Amino acid sequence: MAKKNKAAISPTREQDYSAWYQEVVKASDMAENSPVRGCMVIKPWGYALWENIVYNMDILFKETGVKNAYFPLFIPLSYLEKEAEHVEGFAKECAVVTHHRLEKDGKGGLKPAGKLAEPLIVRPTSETIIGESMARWTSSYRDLPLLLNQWANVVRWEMRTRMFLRTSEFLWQEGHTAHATEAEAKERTMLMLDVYTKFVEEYLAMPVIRGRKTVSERFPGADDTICIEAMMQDKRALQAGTSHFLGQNFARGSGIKFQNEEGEEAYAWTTSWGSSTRMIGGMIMVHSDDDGLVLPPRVAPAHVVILPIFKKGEDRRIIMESVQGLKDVLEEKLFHERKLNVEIDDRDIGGARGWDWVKKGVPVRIEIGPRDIEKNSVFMARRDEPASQKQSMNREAFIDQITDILDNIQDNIFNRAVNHQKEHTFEIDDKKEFYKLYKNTSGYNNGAFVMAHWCGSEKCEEKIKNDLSVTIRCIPFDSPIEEGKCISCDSASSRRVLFAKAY
RNA sequence: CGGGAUGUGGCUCAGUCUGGUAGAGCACAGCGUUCGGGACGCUGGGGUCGGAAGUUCGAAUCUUCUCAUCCCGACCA
Repeated sequence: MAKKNKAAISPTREQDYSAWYQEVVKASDMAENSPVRGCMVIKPWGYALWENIVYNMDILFKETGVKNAYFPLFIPLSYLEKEAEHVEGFAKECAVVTHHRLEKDGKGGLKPAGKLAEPLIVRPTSETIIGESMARWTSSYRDLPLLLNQWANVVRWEMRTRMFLRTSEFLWQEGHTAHATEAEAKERTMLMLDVYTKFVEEYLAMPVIRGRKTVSERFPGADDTICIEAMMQDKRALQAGTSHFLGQNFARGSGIKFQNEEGEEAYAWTTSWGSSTRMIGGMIMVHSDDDGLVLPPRVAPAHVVILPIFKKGEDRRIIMESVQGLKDVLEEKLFHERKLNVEIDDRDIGGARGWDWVKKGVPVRIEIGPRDIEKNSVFMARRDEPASQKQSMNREAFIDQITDILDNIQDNIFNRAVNHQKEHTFEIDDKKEFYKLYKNTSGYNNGAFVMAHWCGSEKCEEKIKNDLSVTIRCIPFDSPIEEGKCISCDSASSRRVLFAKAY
């Protein structure tokens, strides 16, 4: 029978954070592990969420003049060699295609045949192959800027994987732009970070810290990498998007040249920027609770689920008509320019039905039974509140207020995340205190965000990383210039940087 | 690539030490009673025990080899 106060997800966050995470993914029916090492199957509920992310982000990109295109999955091995640091950064995680045919091996199996003259790699990112096209498309300053984006899958052969957070194959978008001037390219780098910030905060309801990566954390081959970092509930940091100013490094490697207004030949200035299905992992870890997934309404695959309640001897038809009627009315309403999506679940599986939708994270659950039909009411529960807190509402009032309720949920989970981040962000000036905070922290309370002074040397950065597995997530744009001493070596420092354990 | 562990219905696992021909819970299907905080009863379907070879009258169980996965390192946006 009913087990009161039992969490729907086991273990809870405090008991075992990473097992809780895997369980939320499974219980929400978003994704599952596949037989292929390190790869996952994204199920309809998870993919619908991704489609909403793609749809909304794509609009924001296009508003800045970016156009979509598509480039090959395979990249000739020699292309990767065009930018020295780039090779260094990605060589170790590339899947390589060496053959193009299978033959019978005589033992009932198949063996590769038809060796390729030049091996192909499966793209880990596409700077080099897109650079090749850009080089051919650019001959005059009038051809610039080139503002391209592609939605694609990439492969990075990671040693250890976790669903959504790090998988060997993942879905993402990668933007690539080429400009005539350095200033314009830098401006674009920042503009795209603004887009990411807007999307992640307003749609995924995840507050982020914006800043610049240190040299050692930079994208391989970039002159500058800027990023947004979010705090998960276990206090670790997750990068939710990055934007790179590539200088002329890739332009030189790929030969992206043009004649400027003075008639001189010049190399273009390029940028690239990306965000992936990893954002979904972040979204899960920021909002979900011990009852499962909590979806931000603005990207939820369904906004409302209606559960008809049947009583013995009652006419099911009357209830189903009422339920269908409510769905029809709701689906005519717009929530941020998107029609409301309403599910009806009339499965005959008892109370487990309601919990299914709690675990799937649907923002609003509605129960309609004989009593509601009599009273012209609905029984409403919000996913951002405890599962027990249901309230009766007048049916018309509910229809009237639903979009406000959804906005309210969106704001509520965002504010909750803002507060969580504030509560676990500290300024620390004492080395002992810094080490004490990070030493022996794990699981649900895995450190904190610490704003501390750093002298700028890679040595200090490296030492802290080795001692504590803590890295400089970024040098926040808004960290003020102030006198201080490096948390590691005591040398003079002019500003604080953001330290955290990272995913 | 080093260290450790595990492979038994869809899932989680028992059975392995001490060989005797396959089990449980959950899930699934049918029927009935149910349904506003996680339902119950009855019936039923589904496994050549990761693979190969060996020992034996007989192998999930013992031996050897092999494959795969997971964990800890190393690595890593």
